[in-house]
Amino acid sequence: MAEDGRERILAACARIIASSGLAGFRMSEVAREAGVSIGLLAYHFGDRDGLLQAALDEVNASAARRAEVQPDARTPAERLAALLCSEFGEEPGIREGSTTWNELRSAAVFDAERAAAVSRSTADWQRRARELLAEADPEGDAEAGALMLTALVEGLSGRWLTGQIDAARAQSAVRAAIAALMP
Amino acid sequence: MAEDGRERILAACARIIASSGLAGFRMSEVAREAGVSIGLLAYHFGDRDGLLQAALDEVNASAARRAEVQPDARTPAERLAALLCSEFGEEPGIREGSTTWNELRSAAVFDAERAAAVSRSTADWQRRARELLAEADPEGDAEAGALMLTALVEGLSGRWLTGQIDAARAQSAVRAAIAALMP
DNA sequence: CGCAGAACTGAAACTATTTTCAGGATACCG
DNA sequence: CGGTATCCTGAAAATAGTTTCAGTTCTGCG
Repeated sequence: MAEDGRERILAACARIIASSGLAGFRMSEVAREAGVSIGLLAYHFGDRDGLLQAALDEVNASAARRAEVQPDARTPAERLAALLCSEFGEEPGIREGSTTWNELRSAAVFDAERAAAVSRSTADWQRRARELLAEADPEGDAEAGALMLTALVEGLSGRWLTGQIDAARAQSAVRAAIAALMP
Repeated sequence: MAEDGRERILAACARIIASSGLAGFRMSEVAREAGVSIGLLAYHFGDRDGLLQAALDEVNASAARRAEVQPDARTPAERLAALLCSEFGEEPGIREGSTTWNELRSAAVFDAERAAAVSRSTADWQRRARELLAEADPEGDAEAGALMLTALVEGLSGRWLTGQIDAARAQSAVRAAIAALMP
């Protein structure tokens, strides 16, 4: 944590959004979490909107970075399962990341600009799923399958985050769906 | 619209939540939309929390009512498709209903009480899907299939509400998923 | 009618949160 | 060093939103 103020603040924003949601995003909370004064937030980001914007851009960017790492599984189908199942799990950081995405998606409903950013990231992720799916099953309709699987993951993610199912159940549902797509 | 104040207010809450989300839920907006004074909100519901609670209970209840109507399609598979696809569409009210549910689900992540209410409604809906699926395909694992289909619908609903896909695409994805489950 | 109780109003008081700002500390450079 | 640009602080002012309440209107009933 030898970052400078700006980075400390963005990291604090990510933690606050993951733990309290966008509804609980208070500048005073962010400042406290980052260990800086409120004034510094304004100094670096102008106002609340600028701060939120920067924080969400950062979330988007780091999600994109994460999506680029190749899962080192053997078959394309297994790599696909790994890509999709990485949204669930009890490892540290996973729930936080999923929670944040959930917030972003939900905020996008009422904000065209955020919707555009979410769309872009989602499209990237879905494209990767489509490529793996096409490798695994060159016969099937990879485009439709990728939409189905990624949307399914988003739905399951909501169920998991609200305690309706556990991570293992979500993962097995994803694997079952992949299996169902390849006869 | 010859309702009394209380009902007018709850109806206004539903419209406000559907059009601005929980984040945009202002008592002054609700009062304006309902055509009553702010004081009346307090008179009937105590405080903001009481109002929101009542509004969300109402949303839950009307969703449950809606889920009970039997789609009059011929085969079980078609009734299942009708049940699930009724979440999407350009008919009036559908988008509003989906938007509200989306908000509720997202709020449930940070609120155990709301999570419980959402869980109950979701479980009902999923149970109906499971019954239809079991009818349509007595061989398959209806429990897992129903989870998959309902979670898929929730995911697709988010995509639709954020403008990433249109209602027709969402519906065809649902039908394709149903088909994939029945070999 | 005249009264009592329920429904209702709107502005003032209060609370929560963001924005501004005058200035203090720190780092960098000639 | 001394100067200056950048980073940073925290409290005061401004803003947004909720809660309270004293009083008005309506409604049903004897």
